[in-house]
Amino acid sequence: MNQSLHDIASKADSPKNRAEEIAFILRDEILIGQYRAGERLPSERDLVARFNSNRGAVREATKILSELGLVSIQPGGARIVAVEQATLAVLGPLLDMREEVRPQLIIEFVEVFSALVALSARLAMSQATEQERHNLAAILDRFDPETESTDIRSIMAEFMQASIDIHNNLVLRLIGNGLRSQIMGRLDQTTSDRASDRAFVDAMREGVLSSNADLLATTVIRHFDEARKRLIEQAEISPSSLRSKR
Amino acid sequence: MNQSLHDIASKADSPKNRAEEIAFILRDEILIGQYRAGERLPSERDLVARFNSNRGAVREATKILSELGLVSIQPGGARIVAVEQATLAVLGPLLDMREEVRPQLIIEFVEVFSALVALSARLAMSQATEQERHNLAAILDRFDPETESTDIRSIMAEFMQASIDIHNNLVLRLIGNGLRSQIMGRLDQTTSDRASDRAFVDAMREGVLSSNADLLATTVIRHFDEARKRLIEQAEISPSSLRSKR
DNA sequence: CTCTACTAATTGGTCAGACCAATTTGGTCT
DNA sequence: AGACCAAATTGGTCTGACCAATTAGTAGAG
Repeated sequence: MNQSLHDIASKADSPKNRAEEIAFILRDEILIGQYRAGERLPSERDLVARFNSNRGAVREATKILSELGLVSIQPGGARIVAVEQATLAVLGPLLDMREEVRPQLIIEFVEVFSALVALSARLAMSQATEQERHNLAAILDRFDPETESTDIRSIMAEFMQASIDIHNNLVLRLIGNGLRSQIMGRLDQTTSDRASDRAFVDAMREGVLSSNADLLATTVIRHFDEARKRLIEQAEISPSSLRSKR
Repeated sequence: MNQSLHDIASKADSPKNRAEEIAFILRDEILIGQYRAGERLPSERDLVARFNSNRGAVREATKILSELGLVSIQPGGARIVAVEQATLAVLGPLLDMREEVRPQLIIEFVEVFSALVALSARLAMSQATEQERHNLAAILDRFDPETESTDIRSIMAEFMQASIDIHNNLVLRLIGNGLRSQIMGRLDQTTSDRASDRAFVDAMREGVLSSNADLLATTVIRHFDEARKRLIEQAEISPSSLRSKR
């Protein structure tokens, strides 16, 4: 283990080989806006020259970009595709690089995440056994407002994961996978009101134990809505002005 | 255009080159369950022999599988990953191949889709201009219960897309992209009650024009819940028994 | 018989160079 | 301007080679 914690934290995606190394560089350049949508990506042979590599590695790299939905490869040339048509996998890099869009992106994530957590909780309640409900409650119990270490966010992530394990909705699970791998670990430690967090967790706990799906969903939505408002305030700009920033 | 409509419809993903051809075959075999999670994928050289190809193409193929989250490539060998850890991109192939899980998968999709449409509508209402709301209503107006051609599902998909264009939530957009490309076009034509569809669309229309986000969201959820119940009845099995089928 | 240590085979990673078919490009002619 | 044609470029395919890391097999020590 010759990799420092800092390296792990700062570079969530360390290339495993030359192809990924090239792919990640190109990906970041595309996300930065260095190439505009519709433009041509440099030819494979040009990329070979630029990266001092070989066509094999370069082709694997462009294959990755193609799979991310960032480029469209066709005989004659590869073209850059608009970020809006890409995969969830671009979210992480986008968070890492585009400092300007970061706050807005986090807000957008919270909006979606809250709806998914609420849905997941609702689905889980519809078929959870007594045992499963207690397990869910146990996760919530792990939240301790006294200690700084227990993060409400990770509790929520774990809660959603556990809910998914119960209702076993594959579509929701796959979306959850994408969001988790892209977002979790890249969020700043936001200063949240521990007391209100406590109240929130308690309300959820009650919803779980009484198997009250509606209460649960409503509680989740409301909490995340408050979190969202806090984020907007932190950004010190109105959401509508942020909206056009991208 | 020398490709018949049937070809397009039946094979949503026609390989563009040898690498994709190989990748799709292996992907399908993995999804079928031919390899179990944790097992080793045949070595690149073995695959070369099997497909009468070369290592370059095979490596590109495995790169695709790796990007799909279906295999984990490491020096020493590539291993199959559980479907549950893959990307949304496996949903389409899964629908095409696993006839047994198809009904359940569609139900799960509807559960998620309804929540996302409701969320999207809610977000759109919070900042739509008069013009934008009229455009949304215009989409709903395109539904005509008399003609068989107008599909309530495509109307919904279009409505969601238009909503996303309004609130411009990138996270939601990317998820929407994934779901659309995987699911749409692979769903059977379900016989739905045109009259109730009409009532549903009308209710949505009213919600849009009066900018009543809550009404809109509730309407959407309720309608999809009915659709979901119909699907469960069609499957002629209870959701809980289906649940363990995968 | 079990466990360890070493060796050999296998595997993925990298690289160079070649040919083909299709697209793109640039120039020419009408 | 526009249509047309030839050349250069580009992605797609293929061969064969070497390296480093992992894995599997084997012999030895306990």
